[in-house]
Amino acid sequence: MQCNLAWVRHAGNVAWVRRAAASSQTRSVMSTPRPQIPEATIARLPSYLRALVDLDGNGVTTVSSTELAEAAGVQSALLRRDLSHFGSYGTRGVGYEVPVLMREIGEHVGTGTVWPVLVVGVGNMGRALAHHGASLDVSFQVVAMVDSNPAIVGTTVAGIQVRDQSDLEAVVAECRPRIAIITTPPEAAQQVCDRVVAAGVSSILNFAPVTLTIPEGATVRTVDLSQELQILAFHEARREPATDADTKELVR
Amino acid sequence: MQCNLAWVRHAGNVAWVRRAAASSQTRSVMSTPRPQIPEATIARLPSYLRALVDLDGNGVTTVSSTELAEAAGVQSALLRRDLSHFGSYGTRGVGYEVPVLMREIGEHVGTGTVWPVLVVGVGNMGRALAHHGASLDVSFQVVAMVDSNPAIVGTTVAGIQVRDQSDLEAVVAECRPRIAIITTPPEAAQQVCDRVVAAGVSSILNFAPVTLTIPEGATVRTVDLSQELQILAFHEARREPATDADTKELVR
DNA sequence: GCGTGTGAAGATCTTCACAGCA
DNA sequence: TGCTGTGAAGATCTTCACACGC
Repeated sequence: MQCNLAWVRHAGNVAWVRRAAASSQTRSVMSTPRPQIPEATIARLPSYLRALVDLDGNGVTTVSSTELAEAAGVQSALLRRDLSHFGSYGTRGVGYEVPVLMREIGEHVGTGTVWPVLVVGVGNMGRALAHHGASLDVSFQVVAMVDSNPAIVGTTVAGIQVRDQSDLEAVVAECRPRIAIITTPPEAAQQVCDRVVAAGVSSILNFAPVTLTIPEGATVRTVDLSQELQILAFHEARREPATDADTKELVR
Repeated sequence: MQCNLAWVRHAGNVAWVRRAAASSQTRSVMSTPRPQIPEATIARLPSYLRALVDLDGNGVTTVSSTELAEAAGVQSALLRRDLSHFGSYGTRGVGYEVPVLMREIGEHVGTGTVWPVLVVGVGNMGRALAHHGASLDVSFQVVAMVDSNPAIVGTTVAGIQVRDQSDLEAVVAECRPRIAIITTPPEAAQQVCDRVVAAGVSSILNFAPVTLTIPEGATVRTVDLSQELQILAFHEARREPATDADTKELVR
């Protein structure tokens, strides 16, 4: 019942810059005609925002594309191209006003909104994420947690009482999370994902080591420790392949 | 001193398929002339491997590109293109032999090797990763952990005694990790990264919310919860922007 | 002058479609 | 016949380089 969030209506003003963008969409279900932002650009916005927040915290009020790009670890031309998708926020010969750009990007990635988040699966990772989410970022608030283990259901983690996974639909209906984080074992992940999406959550952050299938219209991002390590190992093996072809055995 | 790994030399045989691949490398420091594998392909290998392991576990011995691609969530043509970078492992008219392909990809991403991993920063996330790494994946073994907090140094996490961060270089020299996972607060991450790289670790998995700068030749991959959530929020806001322009206030 | 915003070129990545082989 | 492996085409993403406007 208690979902840790009260809603206070505000005068929200997201200014969408219209722009020509026709993409070869096969299926057109009459969606809102907004500027088509490249996925690659979207993925970099958080880095830009972070760099801007840092600059702002240091009292910097103006920044050039070169400086900001360096802070975000990209080329300046790429930064300018990315920003251009949203409109013109810079001044030629000068640069960007930090607070202006910060607010602009912030609106796009949801700063100024507190996004209610559901955590499914309260293992080590789920717990860590709950604490992390509860402390570090004001834009995202864990409002509910569920687990299938009776020993965990009912306990309080990061100030939230863990509910039973069989009540998943009820919890979603009550707390109306916009984002779900899945940290279940891999076997359960797809089923949980299906249920969560069916219940109306269309954004999923998946920490389970499986490839999730979702219906058209929903978004999944998967973060997979093993896969990240394997990608690093691939590069590492190419740097020093000889020693790595060895096999090592554990002591304990 | 004790680093939880003993080394047993084996007859390692990584079969590198030579292939013509000239890329516009500006700097050529006489590196080994190996086939240039696209980064996008590398990032998908772990998914393919996982799907293959699943199939193998289910007793499946042969798989077509269509089936394997579906399991990995990609188009079949893309899978075939990806695999073609490493050579021909399929049989026309039949498909791929699961064990053969599994072993092949496995060798590239380091299966068959136990990669020693160092964890820097033993907070909630570091602990969760240590347990995760210690349990789920046999290819990666946390061999050492360090932290700067005196209250944490000396404690045992996932069977490993946490060492002092000031001994970082000594720990690296003793345990020779090939990969370092950074889970420090953001302020400390860059400095830790520099020290770890200077000590000879060239692969970094960064969980700290900062853009790390590393020297040429090293690899960093950053996993950032807040950024992932912001990317989801971006998409979510475009699905239902009206309600999201509101601001919510926390109850507790 | 200086730095943004952007056409045009280039690089990379994905898909198409089919030749080639079991 | 059926499925792989791959040229060629297409889509997407990045960089170049410079016109434009403060």
